[in-house]
Amino acid sequence: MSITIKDIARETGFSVATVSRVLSDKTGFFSPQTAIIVREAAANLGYKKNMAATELVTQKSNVIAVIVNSTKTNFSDQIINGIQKRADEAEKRVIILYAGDRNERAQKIALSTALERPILGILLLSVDLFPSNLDILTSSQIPFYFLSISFKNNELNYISSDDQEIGYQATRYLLEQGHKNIGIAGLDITNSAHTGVLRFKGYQQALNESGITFKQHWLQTGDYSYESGISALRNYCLNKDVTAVIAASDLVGIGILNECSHLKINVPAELSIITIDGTNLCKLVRPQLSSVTQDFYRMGYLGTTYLINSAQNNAYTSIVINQRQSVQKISSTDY
Amino acid sequence: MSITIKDIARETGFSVATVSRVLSDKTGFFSPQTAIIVREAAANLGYKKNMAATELVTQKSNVIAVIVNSTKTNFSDQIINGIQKRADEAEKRVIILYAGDRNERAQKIALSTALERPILGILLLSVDLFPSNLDILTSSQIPFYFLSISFKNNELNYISSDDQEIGYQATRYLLEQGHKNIGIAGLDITNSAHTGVLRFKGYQQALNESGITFKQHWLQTGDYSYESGISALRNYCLNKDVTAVIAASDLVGIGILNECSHLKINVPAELSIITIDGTNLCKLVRPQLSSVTQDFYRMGYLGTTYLINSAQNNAYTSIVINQRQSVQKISSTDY
DNA sequence: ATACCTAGAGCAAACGTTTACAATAGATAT
DNA sequence: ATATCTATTGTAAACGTTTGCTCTAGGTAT
Repeated sequence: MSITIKDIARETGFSVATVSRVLSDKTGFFSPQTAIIVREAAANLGYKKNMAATELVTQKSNVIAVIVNSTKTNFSDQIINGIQKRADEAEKRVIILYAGDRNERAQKIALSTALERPILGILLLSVDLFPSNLDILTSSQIPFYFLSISFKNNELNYISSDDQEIGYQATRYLLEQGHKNIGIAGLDITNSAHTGVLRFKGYQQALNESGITFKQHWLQTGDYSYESGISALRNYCLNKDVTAVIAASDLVGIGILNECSHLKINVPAELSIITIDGTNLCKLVRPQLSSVTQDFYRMGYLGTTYLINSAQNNAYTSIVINQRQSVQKISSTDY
Repeated sequence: MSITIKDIARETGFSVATVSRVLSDKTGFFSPQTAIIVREAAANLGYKKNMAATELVTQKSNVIAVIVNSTKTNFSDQIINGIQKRADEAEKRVIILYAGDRNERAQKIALSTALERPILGILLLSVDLFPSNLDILTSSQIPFYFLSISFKNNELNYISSDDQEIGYQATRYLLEQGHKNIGIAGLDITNSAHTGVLRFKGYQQALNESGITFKQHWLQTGDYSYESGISALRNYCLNKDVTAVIAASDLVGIGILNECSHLKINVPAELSIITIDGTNLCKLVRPQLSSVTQDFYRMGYLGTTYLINSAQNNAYTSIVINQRQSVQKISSTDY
């Protein structure tokens, strides 16, 4: 049984009300000396506030629940740092819940864990909620925002990159380097969150603008994984026409890169690679991967800001192209 | 204002006590029909239990708080998976709290966030607590275990690898491959948790057993980071005698590897590398890094088991050597 | 002297649950 | 018919806070 406000009241001779007011800094409701006495007693007794009780009576909370996929998305750290920073500035606390790997049950557990206690709101980190779980969430009245995922309709709040713009910019960049046969690999174009279809759309748009006709095998779908990269590269080898490829994630990029090394294909001399995400992984491999880099930190920061201010808007965070070592210019005469 | 047990009581005509009993499955205290009626009403109204209230009265909780460093330790995912698995089996919930990057204040905030509500216990993931914060924790009466960190004395509970054994095994392995001049890089030998000094001790032990005299420059201290690896390699180049090096972490190993590539040193032909940890990163780079691999998943699983059963013991998890591509045998004639 | 204000403090209700205890009704045993 | 048991339900206290309201004593304005 731990120390409560009552113990302090008994110890100091004041009422619980007074003690409570001192300890929660309701300035103007107690004299300075009282405050000193109470605070000292609290410190001596090793008092620790019971938030469950506080939240029960105030009906509000200062904790933000962040739900993440356990699938190593390797950029979630950056988002979480942004969240943490903003939360800290606003004196909010954050707890993180794992929602498993696209697992309906695990998602539900994470959701319940969050929903079953008073919380400020929920941030979903690139978790693609099952419909049943989305229902639970929407009917809960708790504000929530999706991060790093966007939606077709604007019923759901999200903060992410503009995925179509990502596809477009990546393609433009490669075109500017003289590439004409450009692959796009590792992305999912059936996903309900439609990240993949948007990126593909941007890619096609850029191709069209340059008068290039898309060839079906240039698109190698996948699930943003390392393995997707490997199998994509193998398929490209069948036609041997692409000179550059857009990887749907850093892991896909590394998969492609490593399979190239395996097959003795020189990057970037024989194949240029640009990846989407731009996490630290790009700088860990050799050659370093050029990337269209997303501002994950800002996604977290902004999402948290919106949540705190209960702003009901969506937003895109900026993207930028980082030139490293995996893309090479080719002159048209090379063809 | 959300739906409470009272609303269900009013709706169904039963007392709150009965409703509570049905909803928390106190079998034997209600009739089957009552149960049906109550459950249906709960579902219809969209009832969601308020855990803050429950925890307040029962004085216990089914949530485990996990405190992690925000410093990308890239193996914490594995530990968390182990925790999550075990917690799930025992119907416990887990929340994760970020403790910043060796930041006293951030640690304290994370700790308070955990301590200020009813929780089952705390798991600390390779977080080296500041003394002041350790005080807070110990005086809280809440059970806690350190994961992936060990201590000299056995006052504190921990589950980790046997770091001395890691150092010993890594060195033995290299010796068996014919190496005699073996460096050890990127580890911290001042750290209070003394992971580094133990690994170094194991290393020296193996050296001694083989009758090799340790040279001071073979030890390149650091902070387990990528940068530590880079600067270690540069220092080794000053003497040009080491033929193999033990990297204190996968990131250190990659730092060494990349600096080798920068300086045109061939791995493993000219320099062998074995890293400690053995996370996925080892398989992402070329050549793939051989490693002494820790069983992080099991650390999490076991730690959680101990916490749940309030077993007051320490434990070491097993290690294993994974041969990949970064270590080469050298014949003694090479010298 | 009277009326009014203010600072500081206490009283008690409320938040949403759980649970010991009491109550009731029917069933069983004698 | 009486005593005893059992299954089901209700009553009310308790958990640790916060906060509207009340109270008192001293101060200020008239």
